[in-house]
Amino acid sequence: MEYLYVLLVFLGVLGYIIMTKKRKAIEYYEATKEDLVEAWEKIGNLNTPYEIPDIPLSPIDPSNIKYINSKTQLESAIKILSSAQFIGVDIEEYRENTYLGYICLIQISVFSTVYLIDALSLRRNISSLKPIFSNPNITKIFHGCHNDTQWLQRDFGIISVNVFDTQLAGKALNYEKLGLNYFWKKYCGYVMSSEYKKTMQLSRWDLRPLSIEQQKYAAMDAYYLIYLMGIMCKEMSYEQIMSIREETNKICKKEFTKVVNDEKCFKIMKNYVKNQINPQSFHVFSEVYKFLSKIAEEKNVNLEQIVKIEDLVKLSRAENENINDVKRVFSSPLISDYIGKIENIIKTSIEKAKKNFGEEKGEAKSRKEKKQERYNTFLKKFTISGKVFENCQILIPDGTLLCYANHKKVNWYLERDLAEVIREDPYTIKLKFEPNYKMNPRTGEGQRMFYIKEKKNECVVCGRADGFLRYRVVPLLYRQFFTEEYKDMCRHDVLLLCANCHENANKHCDELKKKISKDYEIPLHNFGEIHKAKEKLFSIRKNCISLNKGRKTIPENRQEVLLKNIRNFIDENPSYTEHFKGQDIWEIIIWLCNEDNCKELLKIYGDVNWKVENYDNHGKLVVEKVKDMKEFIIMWKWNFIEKMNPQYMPDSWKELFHIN
DNA sequence: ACTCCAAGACTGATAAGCGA
DNA sequence: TCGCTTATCAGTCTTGGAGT
Repeated sequence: MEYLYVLLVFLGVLGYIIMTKKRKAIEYYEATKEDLVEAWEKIGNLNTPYEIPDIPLSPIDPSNIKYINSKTQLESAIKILSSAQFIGVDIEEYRENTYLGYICLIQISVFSTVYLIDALSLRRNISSLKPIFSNPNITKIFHGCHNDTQWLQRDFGIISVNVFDTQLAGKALNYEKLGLNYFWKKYCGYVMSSEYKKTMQLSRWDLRPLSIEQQKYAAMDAYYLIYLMGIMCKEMSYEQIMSIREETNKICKKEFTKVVNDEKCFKIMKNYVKNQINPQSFHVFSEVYKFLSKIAEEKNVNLEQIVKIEDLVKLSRAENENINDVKRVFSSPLISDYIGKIENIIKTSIEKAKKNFGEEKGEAKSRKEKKQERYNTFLKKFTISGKVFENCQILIPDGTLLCYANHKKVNWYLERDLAEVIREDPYTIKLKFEPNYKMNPRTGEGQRMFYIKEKKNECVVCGRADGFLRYRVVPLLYRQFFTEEYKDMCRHDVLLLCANCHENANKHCDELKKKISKDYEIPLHNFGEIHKAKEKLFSIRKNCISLNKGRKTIPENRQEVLLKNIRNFIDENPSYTEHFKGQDIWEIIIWLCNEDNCKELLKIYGDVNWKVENYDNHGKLVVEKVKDMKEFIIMWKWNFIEKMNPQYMPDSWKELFHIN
């Protein structure tokens, strides 16, 4: 019994010593810049299709699995590998307890042999594989080369040149599944369940010796790759093969970096925070995270060993309320020396964040400025500089006015010697021929009279003479669905407005759109927005219910938050503001607790149960539903006249004024 | 938060699939 | 489990057009 105990303790201590020794012995041999440049150049020259291996399908012979853990074994393997044209490669990595993770085993298949190269005991010698991997005449076949190539670069500075990827091939061939075991089953008649594969993948590749099972699994991962490449290439077109060439070249060129940037921090934080990430807490988080990453890297431990990321996120989001948690969160002995520094980082980053937060008012100002800026660029972009109507006159041979036109049109006649210039101001030409019947003002149709009205370059509302925008009295939203007949009817409804009046007119336009939406029961917003509105309203309803029920139990500050939520909700939406005008907030809260009331309220967005298949463009649906299109057009015209009270309307609109 | 409209580009959320 | 890529959807942002 005593012996057994001593033995156990001895084994335990031995194991501990071995493990800690090994873990601390992990070394990384980064690629030099020269290595990279050389490899990139070689990869750049790879622009022809792959040679296609042609080997028969044969099951693996266990005696052909060679475990390599001595230098001489490695050297003789390299000799054989150097003469190969194709090699299959797979890598097993272990990443728990280390910052970067590290390669434990490199499996290389060649002909019918698989070498299992122990990347732990031979760690210093692995770089002798470099010539194989950088040799463009040897095609390296991976399954999912993205990770493997990056790891080879990270651990041994090995950059792969001339890589084929069976996973990418599967993608190119449009297979629904891309796992290696799917291809084994499909092409090689070898079956392995996904569950088993997963357990093996996740087994301890860092421990020695590897079990027979592990060795067999590892060998299988590399064994069929060459055969697979051959058979898949035969199914692919030239273009498909070349697309794989391009893709793998791109992947192999990727330089391995271990920089922790804001983007990465953001991604990590996003994993833990479903809702929006507050810029302040993000700042705190990323500062601390970056610092801890450095320490983790120095000590080559997994960051999770230092701190639970979840805790760090919580801590960052709590700002200084929970600063006392620092000691609890950073309890790992690995960073006991740094506690003071970490506290400092948290403090300063919170201060900095607060300062930025305090500047939010300033930011709001700059937002206003930004808005103004945007408006200015809008004006710059869309206002019409110069004259819209050039009002050149075109006369027919007897001297009567045919129409007004722009220089462009006038020049068309002049260039063809169809007219002569009569006056410079106003620029007038006389045609040398009798124009088409329809264009003749004496015999033509009344519609054409439009052309002989001189059009003024001024805002039809206020008379301003610059910075115009064209304004459509009948919004294009509807007009685009009109039949030709009705499009013709509102042909002259494009008016010149100055920017200011244009903005006002648009507001009134929106109001009428809303009214139409209500009258016709066709929502302006699409399903998504209704859905959003619904969710928002019902989350507010929850607040109302809690407030209503828990006036005594909910802490006062929480009650205030809820109340603020509700108030904001009402203030932010003009329709709701209007709806609850003059009501007491508690009256509103009680009203909102009723589900039916909420449903009623949502009707301003249209039918909440709106089915997606019924969804269509608002404008289109309205136009389809309108009974009297003429009336519809006049409604828009009157809406403009009544709301804008234009003082400088063109004569062509006069008829409309007489209706009422 | 947004001033026309429409199309295309871009984005974020989400899910699925795969690797170790 | 985590990290990564990809696809998709729905929404937002950007861009470019604009006549009678």
